[in-house]
Amino acid sequence: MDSSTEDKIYLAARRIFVLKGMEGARMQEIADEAGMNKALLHYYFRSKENLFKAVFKDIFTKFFSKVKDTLFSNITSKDKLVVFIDSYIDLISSNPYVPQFIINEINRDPKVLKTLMFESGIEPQKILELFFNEVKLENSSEVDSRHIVISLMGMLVFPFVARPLLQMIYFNNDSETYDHFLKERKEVVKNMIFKLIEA
Amino acid sequence: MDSSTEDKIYLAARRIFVLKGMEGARMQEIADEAGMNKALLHYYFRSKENLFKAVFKDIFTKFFSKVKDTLFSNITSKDKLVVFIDSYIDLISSNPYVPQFIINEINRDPKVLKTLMFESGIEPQKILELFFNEVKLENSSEVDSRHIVISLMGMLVFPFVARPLLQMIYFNNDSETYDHFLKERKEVVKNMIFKLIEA
DNA sequence: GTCTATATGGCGATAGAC
DNA sequence: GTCTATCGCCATATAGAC
Repeated sequence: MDSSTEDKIYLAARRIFVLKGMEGARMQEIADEAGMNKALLHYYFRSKENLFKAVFKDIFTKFFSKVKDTLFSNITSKDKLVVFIDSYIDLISSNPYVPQFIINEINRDPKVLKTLMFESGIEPQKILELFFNEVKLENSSEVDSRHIVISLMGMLVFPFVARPLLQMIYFNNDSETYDHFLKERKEVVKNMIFKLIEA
Repeated sequence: MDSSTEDKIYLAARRIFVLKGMEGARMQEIADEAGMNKALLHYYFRSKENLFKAVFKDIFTKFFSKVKDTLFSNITSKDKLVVFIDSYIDLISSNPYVPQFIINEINRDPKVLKTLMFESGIEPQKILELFFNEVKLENSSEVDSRHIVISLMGMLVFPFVARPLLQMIYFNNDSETYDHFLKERKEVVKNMIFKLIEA
């Protein structure tokens, strides 16, 4: 570990904020996680709010740029859908607390969404519109493609955000079985979506 | 308004807790909402934690007993599914912040789930198992019914919890259009689910 | 740059008058 | 039962030594 102090703080903040949110996180906790003194956090980032914004912006960007990469790749729309579902379940699996983190923060302070879209190069609007259009191309059913996109997102995200409840109810709180269930879900969701966009 | 002081406190707490969660809510805020002094909250409920537990337990129960009513009604499994989707979208529409509230709290402190199930008469385990069995009866596809149940829940909940993002991206932040979209979604989700459980 | 010590404010909770 | 005043704690933030 020869990363700079600022990087250490940032990475520690990332872990804690994602787990506990802006309100639940404590500066002392982040300092402990980074292995240094609390005062240094303010030296580098001035305030908790600043530190949080830096983290949120990056995470938000990462989760949308992933879609972007898929959408601009040179494959058929159907393949894009397949790649999207595969890579998104992988992404969420590696960052299981991120979806809930994002959902919480955009509801807690809807302004961050606007500022985020204006201040930075992130354009979730365009990205989701593009995605919407890709789905539309494949959608032979009579259903509005927005309903399909939103259903897909719900199907992807819900098993992660509601994990404590679902794991207890359907899997006797056995974590490994639930992980296995999530892995097999990749194929399941793909099949479901293709069924939905059939004529 | 001739309701008792205790009721006023409870109802105010309900509104504030659902909106801001256990950590985000302030006792002063609840007192203001109830139109009385902060000290009275402690007089009637002793601590913030107690007040919160009372609220959470009721809300959690309400959201599961709704399923229960449907499941024990004397109609076909297919009709139960229809009624479930209809009444659940209605329920969430009238309480749009509740799903996220529940999700947050069971993730923040998974213990509440266990204590809730032991201390009270609530048995989400049995309820969701029953629901699972009903879906199974209708499910002619080769897919594990648990995947269907979880997908259904995701499809129902996601448009509400991700509303700020989706409304901005797909509906130019127009609240009325989004409400209309949610209304038409009732039929859409029903059709989607029946498509998924086809052979 | 990094630490210790401390200032400042807010929140949950209680004491005590009425 | 209901209020005002206040305690005690903890979290963010800063001052200042090194």
